Amino acid sequence: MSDFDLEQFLPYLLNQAAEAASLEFQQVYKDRYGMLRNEWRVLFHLGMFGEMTASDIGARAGLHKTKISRAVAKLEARRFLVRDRDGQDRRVEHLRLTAAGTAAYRDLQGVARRYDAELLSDFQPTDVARLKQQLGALAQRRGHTPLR
Amino acid sequence: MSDFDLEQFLPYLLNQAAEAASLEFQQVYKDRYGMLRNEWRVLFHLGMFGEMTASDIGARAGLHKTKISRAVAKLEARRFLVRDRDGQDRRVEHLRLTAAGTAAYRDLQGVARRYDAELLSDFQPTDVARLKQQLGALAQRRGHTPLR
DNA sequence: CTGTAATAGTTGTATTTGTAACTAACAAGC
DNA sequence: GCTTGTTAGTTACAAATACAACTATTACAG
Repeated sequence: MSDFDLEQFLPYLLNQAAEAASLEFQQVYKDRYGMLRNEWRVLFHLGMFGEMTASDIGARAGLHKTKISRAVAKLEARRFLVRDRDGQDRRVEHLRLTAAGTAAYRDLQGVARRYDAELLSDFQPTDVARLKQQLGALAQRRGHTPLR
Repeated sequence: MSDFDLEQFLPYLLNQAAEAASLEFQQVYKDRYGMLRNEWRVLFHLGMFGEMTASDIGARAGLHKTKISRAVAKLEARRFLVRDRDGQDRRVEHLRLTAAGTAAYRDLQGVARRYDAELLSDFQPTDVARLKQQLGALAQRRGHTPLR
């Protein structure tokens, strides 16, 4: 019929791998904290970098502002973060984790560490480094030649 | 604050890479045929393997039957595929592409080939092979040790 | 100042998706 | 034959997402 191999097509392969690799971790943040993907991402950004604005997070995570807005609202409702209106520019709000938010972050961060190690336990350390470096390069990429 | 690096966390990294790598191809099947992700996936399965049932596709693609059902309905409405009720087991339907469906498949398959080559144009062939092999292994994986 | 544009963040609405419940057809035990 | 269970596929409804329009505030040109 055709000698094209879908499973060797990078976007497909990456999606399958990403989905499989996310599954167990998703189970944890969902079951344990009722969080959604964008919520743990925001939590992690604040946990890692401390105080940030919604725009900062959006720029760094490549997330649209509406996603951030909703994730922040949820995390605020769960008392995992608080907002501080900026004194100079009153459009801006500085976000930071509460004690409860920090505790959740630390918990999930530990899970993430262990999970990452387990996911890669069958790979050589040198392969892990190369793999992550290559994925980083792909993630970086912004559209080059338009497709015909 | 914390020395955890989110961007080195494999599920996150894979998601970022998968999203970036899917973007341009998505643009094409969306703009050109108004398709959704599951629709091109079903189209490609039928294009590659010829006649298949919805269950066959679901098993091979790791897609839930409701996703297949809806994708098939859309493709049928666009006259890209037809259904044949099985003579032995009347629950089963055999799906195959129409001429229009085959044409769309061939078009997109060519785009996919070129896109894949372009995505990986900065990598050494040996690195490409290893990367795809590693991603395949990750995609394969089914949950091991439960996370604590 | 004042009007125009830009930016931070929110909200509304239409699509999409996920999950469970459903229908129809087959299979197997009794 | 009947009851019980299983499988193929669909449908209904709740939840999540994308995208555009919105408010509030600041910036800046004249």
